[in-house]
Amino acid sequence: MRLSRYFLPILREVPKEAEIVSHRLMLRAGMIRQEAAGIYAFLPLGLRVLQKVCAIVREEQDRAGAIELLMPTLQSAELWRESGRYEAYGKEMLRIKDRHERDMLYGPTNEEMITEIFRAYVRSYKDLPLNLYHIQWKFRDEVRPRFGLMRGREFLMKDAYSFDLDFAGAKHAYNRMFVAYLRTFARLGLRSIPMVAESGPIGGNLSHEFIILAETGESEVFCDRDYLEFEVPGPDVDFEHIGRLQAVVDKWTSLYAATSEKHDAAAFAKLGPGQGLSARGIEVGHIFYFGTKYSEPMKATVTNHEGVDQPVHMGSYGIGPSRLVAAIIEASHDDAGIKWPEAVAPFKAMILNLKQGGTDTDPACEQLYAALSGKGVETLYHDLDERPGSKFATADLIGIPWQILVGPRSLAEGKVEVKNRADGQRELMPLADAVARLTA
RNA sequence: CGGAGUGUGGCUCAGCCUGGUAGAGCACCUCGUUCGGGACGAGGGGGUCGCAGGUUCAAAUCCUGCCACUCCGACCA
Repeated sequence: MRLSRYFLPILREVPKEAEIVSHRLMLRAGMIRQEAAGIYAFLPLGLRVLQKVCAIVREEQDRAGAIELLMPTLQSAELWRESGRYEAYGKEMLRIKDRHERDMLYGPTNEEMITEIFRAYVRSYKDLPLNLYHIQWKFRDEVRPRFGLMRGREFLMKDAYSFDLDFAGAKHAYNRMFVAYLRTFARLGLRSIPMVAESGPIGGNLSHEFIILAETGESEVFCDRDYLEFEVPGPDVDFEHIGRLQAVVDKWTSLYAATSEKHDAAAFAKLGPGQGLSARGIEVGHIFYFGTKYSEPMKATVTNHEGVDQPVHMGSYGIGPSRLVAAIIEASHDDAGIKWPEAVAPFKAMILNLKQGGTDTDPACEQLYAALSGKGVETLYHDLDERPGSKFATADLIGIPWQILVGPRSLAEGKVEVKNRADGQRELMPLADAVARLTA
């Protein structure tokens, strides 16, 4: 992509409404635009990152055996009356009337709807286990939205729902998602720690929050320091093997880890000197087992081995991709701007033409751009007529992992400078080597 | 929902107390000189001062109401 033809509204000055670093950087980097309190438009650069996050979430859901579908954002109030949550959910739920005065709502979550879909088609225990998920916009009318995407009212959520015949099956379904979440966050460049959690209005009694540690995190968390060293399961993990999967979960739940709501100061103190880690965290995922809380009132049953109908055991599993975009920035930035992990970077490389209009730099940049694009490297070519300093500032701000500096000085020796945004390493090399480096 | 604030060109803000020709920096447009860490000169465009009433000869400024947004607290992917 040529910057001259892209839509990237960089802000040099910090918008006054932005309080936390991820919000500031996203506004400055032209990733998002606030349209109302807690409601944001994703601009092209922001959308690219969001889509990369979603792609990874999707891959890991699929790997763990979940199946994607897509449910609507608007729902009928009738469904929610069946579960009893239409009254129970409170003002956080945005209620709407259509032209026929029918009660509708903008979905804050989808337990009712997925249960309705399930019960419409599934009759037999032989169709289990089943895990269905979608990635869809949610609306929760927060009393006080803040921190940009971190606590918006409208947000993107991956929500998965598992259906099993009994608790044992549901526990395995829970473990699948547990491990999928560990892998998902690791691939996003984040170290997540599962913590015992309250299950809140979703209901249920087995629940973990996945927390990433960040200085600007909104909640206080406590855990054993050893969690920082735990090994995340590789891509070859066998999601079908009940015992091995349980072993992974057992290990990842063996040490102390709790948010402030569930914190046990006495147990934490027993960890020993230097072992307890007290920090701030961001909740990026939340998983629940809630049994028959919805299947019973909504009559989502299957026929079991004995020919008897019984309500299915369910769980739900949420990840907020839009919040993750902010969380990744919180975890990875410096004074100059964002430092994207390669897995979610909006572009992999950025070419900086240090002398726009130069008889040597222009052709060299074009050559690089063509070579990289031809090999499928997502490349942003800064071809605007700006001072080098301004281009450096932009490149650092938007955090593209690899910067290729093409200037007359080094080009005289047939070289360009390749700079890594994450560690600041720079290296002079011939053009061909730069292309090779980025396609390796 | 309680408390505290803010609304003036695209952005950051001054002007308001003490009413009297709407300002600055950045950004934008034109021309020129520049080009290895946010350039310089010259010229230029752009704002019914959040909205609606009121007071006044005269309102960005004073008064009333409303709206939007932000921050602190109670709640949350």
